[in-house]
Amino acid sequence: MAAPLTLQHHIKPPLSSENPLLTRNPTSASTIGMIASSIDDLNQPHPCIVSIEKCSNMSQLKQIHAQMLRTGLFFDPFTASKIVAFCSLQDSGSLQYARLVFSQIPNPTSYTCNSIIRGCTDKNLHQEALLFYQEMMVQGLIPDRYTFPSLFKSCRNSSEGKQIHCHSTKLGFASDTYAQNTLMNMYSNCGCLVSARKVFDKMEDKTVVSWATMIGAHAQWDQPNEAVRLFDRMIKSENVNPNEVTLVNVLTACARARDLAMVKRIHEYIDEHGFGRHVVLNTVLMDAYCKCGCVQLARDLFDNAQEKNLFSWNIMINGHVEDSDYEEALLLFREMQTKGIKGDKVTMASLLLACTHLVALELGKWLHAYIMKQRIDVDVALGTALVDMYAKCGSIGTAIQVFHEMPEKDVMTWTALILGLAMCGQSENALQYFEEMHIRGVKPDAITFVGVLAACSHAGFVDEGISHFNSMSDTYGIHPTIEHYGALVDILGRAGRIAEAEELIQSMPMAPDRFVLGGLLGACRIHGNLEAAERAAKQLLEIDPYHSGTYVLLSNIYKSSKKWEEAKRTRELMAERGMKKPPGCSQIEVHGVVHEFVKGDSSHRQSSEINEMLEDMISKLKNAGYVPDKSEVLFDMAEEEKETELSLHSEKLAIAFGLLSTSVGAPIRVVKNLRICSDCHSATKLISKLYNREIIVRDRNRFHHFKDGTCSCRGFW
DNA sequence: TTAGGGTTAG
Repeated sequence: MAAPLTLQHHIKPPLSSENPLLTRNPTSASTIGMIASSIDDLNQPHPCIVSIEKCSNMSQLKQIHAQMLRTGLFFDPFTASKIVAFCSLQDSGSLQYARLVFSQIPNPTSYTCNSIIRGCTDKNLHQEALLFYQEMMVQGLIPDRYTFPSLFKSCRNSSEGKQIHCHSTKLGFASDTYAQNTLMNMYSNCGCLVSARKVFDKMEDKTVVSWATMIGAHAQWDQPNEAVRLFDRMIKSENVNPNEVTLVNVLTACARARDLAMVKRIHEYIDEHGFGRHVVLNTVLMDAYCKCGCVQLARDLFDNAQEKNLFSWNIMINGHVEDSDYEEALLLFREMQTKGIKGDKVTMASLLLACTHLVALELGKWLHAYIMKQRIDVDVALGTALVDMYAKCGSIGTAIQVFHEMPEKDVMTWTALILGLAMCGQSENALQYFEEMHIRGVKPDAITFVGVLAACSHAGFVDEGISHFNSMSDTYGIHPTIEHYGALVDILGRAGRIAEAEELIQSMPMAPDRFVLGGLLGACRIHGNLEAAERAAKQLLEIDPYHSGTYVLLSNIYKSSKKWEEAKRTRELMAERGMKKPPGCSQIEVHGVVHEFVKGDSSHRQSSEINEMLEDMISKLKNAGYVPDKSEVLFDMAEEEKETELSLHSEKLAIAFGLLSTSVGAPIRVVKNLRICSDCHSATKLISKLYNREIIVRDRNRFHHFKDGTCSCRGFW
């Protein structure tokens, strides 16, 4: 057996020069004779070729290569090409070795070149694939129709793509079906849907792959209806039978168009034509049902599926999260765990989103630990989900820490942090990160500005708010949406510039919604502007006569202005229309269990202890000079009754429970479904000081971080 | 005096 190849055999010859192996070891007549006789005699693949096909690693291949060099068989282009093909295309191969061997082949064929190009493409070495093609051209090697599919796959932009497209046309290979299929795909991936469609329309021999590719391209570029039209044309006019990929692509289009009827039609087709066991198809069908809002239909498919993989679990978990059924999503993950199936970064991102919505910080922390323990790859999306979860669960310090640990951040990561900081009352910090984002060259989007404007609103930064709002369209070309207008109305209104806020609403390019007008009404309450309040409320009641918040707010405004009759009438109108103020409800998570309290709740099994703590709280508060703020209590109550009513608010019950069931010094975290009332707000400030506890209350709008007698909201909420 | 290699999907 010959020794393995040494380095001197690997010296790459200069381009277009004579092959050094050939000049140093001219092929002898006897070697040629031996090759000829071996092929003629056996009339079957040479043993060396058979051996190459059986190779399982590079060490074995190198031995065969050496043998071939000794016998001279290497100088037969066909046999040598097999060595290159193995090194280029097999997982255990080596592209580098393939390139070295290639440089020593006296007369490489297009087959050999194609193997190397495909090897580069398969390994995502796209630039190398194109450079190798260039090298081929320089050396005068002629491509063939097999060359272009891999080359088109390696084109990363339309400029490269057009050049290769031109080449293929000049060389006469652009009409090959395989080349055209990859060409369409290339144009679509480079964002040139029109070019892709031109190729498709001109194709003479459209195969099922051509149709699938074009349908997929329309689905990808948000033309789902065209994708579905093409599918119908394919089966009805052209009599082409779809395969699994066609069905996957058309389902993707249906899901994007939220076309439930079409999804059901495809589902029937799948069942009728026996595609039902195809795993990819089933997962896409589940996804399509979820996107059309039929989570139960997806779940039926999931539960009855004979084969499930991680995609199936992820789609179903995400489906439940999108359906706001967070508990069911978490239950599915538990089921995964009992079955010993590990989640991946996609599973984790969905579950973290569920935690964010549930404000379940403890569970979120557990998932973070799970991600670290299982060494799950934290990519930008998962990192952003972690930042978002920590920020929206009130753990802004950890959110900042995770943010800084992320090696790569995108606009969504920055936005999650800015929104989180704004929610937590760290407005200056939020605006600093926005500045930093600009310095780093990350372009903000519409959602980033929701965070920026929220930060300005919560801190009372009026001029900055107006300036940022104007910069949206002036500097970034982003058209403000109703959400941005709402934020600016809020900023102006809180600053007492009610007339300007009203003018802004008048000048908006869209009709105001209940959030915009609600913001105005809230501002009117703060500044006691009764006239503007009545105008806003009138409009609000026209838009949404069944929103109880409007009546409550208006009635409170009347009360503050001592207009008792009007206040009473507003409440009566609310009752006449069959509406009640939704009950306030507060949650607190202690040792992984969520405890829920409504106003005056005595259903908790530790109710008597909670009441004792509540009495202790109230007496300590009174000793410290606390006077209950009765402005937001029903007006037809006796004064003592009002005090009792206030002391039984759900957030006070939850705080009392938190004080007695968590260890000394531990922060208390409460989530409330409504806006925190002004009495609870001032009481909690004092409680944080009297009991030396950080208390974090997340209400409907934002976080209130109470510490040492103050709140992070600084009165803006 | 040829052979063999290339396309679409969650």
